Amino acid sequence: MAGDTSGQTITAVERTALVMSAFAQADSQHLGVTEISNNLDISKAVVHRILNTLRSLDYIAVDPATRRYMLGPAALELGLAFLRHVDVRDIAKPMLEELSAKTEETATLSIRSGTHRLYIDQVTPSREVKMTVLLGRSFPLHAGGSSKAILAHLAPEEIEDYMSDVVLEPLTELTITDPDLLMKDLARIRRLGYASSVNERQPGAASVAAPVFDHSGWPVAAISLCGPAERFKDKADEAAALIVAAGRQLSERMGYRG
Amino acid sequence: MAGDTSGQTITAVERTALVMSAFAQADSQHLGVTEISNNLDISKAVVHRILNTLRSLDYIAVDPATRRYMLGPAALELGLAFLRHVDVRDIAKPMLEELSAKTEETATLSIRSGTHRLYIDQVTPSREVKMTVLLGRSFPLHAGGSSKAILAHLAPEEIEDYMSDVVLEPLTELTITDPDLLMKDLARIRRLGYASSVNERQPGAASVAAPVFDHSGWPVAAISLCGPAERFKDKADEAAALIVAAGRQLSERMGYRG
DNA sequence: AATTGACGTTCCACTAGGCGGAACGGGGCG
DNA sequence: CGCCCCGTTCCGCCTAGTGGAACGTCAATT
Repeated sequence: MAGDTSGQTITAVERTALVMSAFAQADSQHLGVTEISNNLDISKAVVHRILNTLRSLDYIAVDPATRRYMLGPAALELGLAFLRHVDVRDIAKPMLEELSAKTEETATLSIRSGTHRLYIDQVTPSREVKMTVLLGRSFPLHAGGSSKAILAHLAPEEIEDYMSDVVLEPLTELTITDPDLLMKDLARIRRLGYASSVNERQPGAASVAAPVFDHSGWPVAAISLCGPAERFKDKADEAAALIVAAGRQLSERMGYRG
Repeated sequence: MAGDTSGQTITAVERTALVMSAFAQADSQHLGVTEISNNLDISKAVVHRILNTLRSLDYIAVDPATRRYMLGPAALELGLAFLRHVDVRDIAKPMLEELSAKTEETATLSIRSGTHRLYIDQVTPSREVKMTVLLGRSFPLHAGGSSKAILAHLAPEEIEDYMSDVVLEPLTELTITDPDLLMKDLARIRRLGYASSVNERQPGAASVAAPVFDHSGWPVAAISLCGPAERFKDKADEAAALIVAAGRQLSERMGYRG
């Protein structure tokens, strides 16, 4: 579904984008030339030239001692510029705070990015045991409450494309990897208006999530409540009601006319 | 600092980076092909191909109605990944080593934690007489070079709050405990760009320290050089110059745009 | 309605520039 | 001391990017 091949493209640019995404998705901050070269199947010479070019413009920084590469300040600038222009986050902030205060659990906001979705904000409660998500970390659209809430409301063709193009890789033992089961779950999510997940994305974590629609009716984001699985299950119903209301309100504020 | 032309580069990649930076620095979120083409002096055809390629990987999004381009979610992913990966300690390590090697004294790194600051790393020289700080030990923000470097660059209200809420307890005979004197010292620190301390926190010890700012401009850490007071005073000037440069470089690497 | 202009997009022949296999240099480990 | 692996550069082949020009579309203007 992502990566439309319409129109003219430049392979060097595509490779550049892939290299940068490798950094965005890597767990460690450092990546080496050979490592990237192997993962993306691009020759070492090219990877090096790309990194060297990006370095000269501060998108990539290099540790002179280890000769390994990492993201540079310009990458941050790009992200902050995006945030400056996106208003879901501003609108959602007070709602996240209210949700978190009412339930004493963590409230999160994610946006879709192609076949993935990433956390862009969270509000955590003041308690010792609580969930904290990694902002900026991206997850596939089939794993976790927020992911499924978005996936369930895509166009039917898009869902089919996703099912056929993407391998439903398990993130935990309980991630749904069977397409039929996932389809049934998505139908249930559409019927109920929210998605729930227990241990699907993260062991020990449970969540409920509602989709957020933009003015043209597409699910561009998801808002969720999550917490440690054992104590969350007792208030899942209350949380579900809250999250559905929040999702609706947020969609309206984004210009959605349901 | 920027735009080193050393090594091999790829013009297409360089142009890509320039196009993305154009979005990062633009006031409005939308940019058109011609607009970018003119500003960067790149042919329209090329700009279009670059945008089209980036779009296929979600770095750029296009508004189908107006046919204008804007940053996509992948750009955010990049920025948040930077923040996720940015670890003062990792980045500072080689700098601490260089500082210590050049001066043959101890280089330290502290981070702020509320009304205190604590050592999180150090590199000591290979000499018999040297300073060693206790990692993890916390000290109030008014005592010692690193403390004062941070305190001096907090928001004015925060400084006032600190002065009124916290009793300026002496750690040594020379700890500054008079609010007025401390305020004067903080002003001097801001003017010079570094803080110095002799016997304020630890008898027999002297230090110079510079603040480290994060991407949003707050002093989150301090980097310092310290040693036995008698021999340190001779090289205080040299150390000060080094520490100011190091603090600046470290801040930059944390995403600070001074 | 017709016209103009500005815009995004595509075309096409040319050749500049990127490509990648191979070689080089150096740092770390056993 | 020798080995291995990594980042980096070299160089000749040839693909793939380039950009001027042409095209289609829309909105504003006449």
